[in-house]
Amino acid sequence: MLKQETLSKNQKIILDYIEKVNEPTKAYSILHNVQKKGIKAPLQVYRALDRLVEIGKIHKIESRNAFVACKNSSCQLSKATAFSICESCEEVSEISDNKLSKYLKSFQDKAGMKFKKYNLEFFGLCKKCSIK
Amino acid sequence: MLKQETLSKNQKIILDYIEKVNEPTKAYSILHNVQKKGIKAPLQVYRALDRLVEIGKIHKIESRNAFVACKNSSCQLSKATAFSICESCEEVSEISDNKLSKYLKSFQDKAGMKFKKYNLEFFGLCKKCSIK
DNA sequence: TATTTAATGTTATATTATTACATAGTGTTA
DNA sequence: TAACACTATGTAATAATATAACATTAAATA
Repeated sequence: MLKQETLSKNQKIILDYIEKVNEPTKAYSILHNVQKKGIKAPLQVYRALDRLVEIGKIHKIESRNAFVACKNSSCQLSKATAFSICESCEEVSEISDNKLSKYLKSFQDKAGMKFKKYNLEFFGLCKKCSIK
Repeated sequence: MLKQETLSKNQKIILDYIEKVNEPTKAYSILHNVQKKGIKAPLQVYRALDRLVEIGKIHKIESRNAFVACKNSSCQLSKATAFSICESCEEVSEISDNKLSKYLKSFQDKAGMKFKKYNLEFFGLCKKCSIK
């Protein structure tokens, strides 16, 4: 059994919650909401989050210290992530654009660094918020 | 006098320090190191950092909660930033690649969102660390 | 079975960042 | 100059985010 395919009890609880809320969620908000399921301490949340990020089930939105479920089958291992973030309503969407990911995966640094991973965050106003 | 061109006392102290160390530096490390210059509280540091980021003198490396001086004349307003980060030695370099920034600046989201800004962080091993 | 690896539970604490409120300087304009 | 707005400052307290350290349990593997 591959470790990527089996989630532990806490990992399941936390992934379920993140998938349910369906928007970027913060660690302590997760903690607060899963306490009824027996999760009592921040570390229990952070450990599960680390693991879930590692196996690509969720992503961390670095600029917001928040976590979202992955909806993109092409980033199974969380190696190539891109998001659009509305600076007004804070709506976040995962971008899945083959051309973009192909371009970035093959990007060559001038210093000859070998990349394993990238994270891209776009900021602006979503459609709704630009009308206002 | 444009506000971008005049730095206040605290802003100068903090920018000087960040430029001097020449690598990503954390807020509380800055605080510690500028205390002899009369800066006593976290907030004095964070306020200066916010302003310096806003005017593009420094950038925040989101995945590391650290700040670096901008070395790239083309991102004056901090709207388009890209970094390479070595996961072993934590060396960070700002990437300035016209093709890349052109490509990303003109990237069109499928949801029709209008982007004002982006931040891209590549992760991998730098040359030195890949040899080890 | 013995051993290793992954996960858990718990307490305490470290690190990062902001709120709230009072004060001072600087430029504008009436 | 006086009144005003705006930016920056100083200070204390606290909120929010994240990890260290240690003991224990469960699962996978040799």
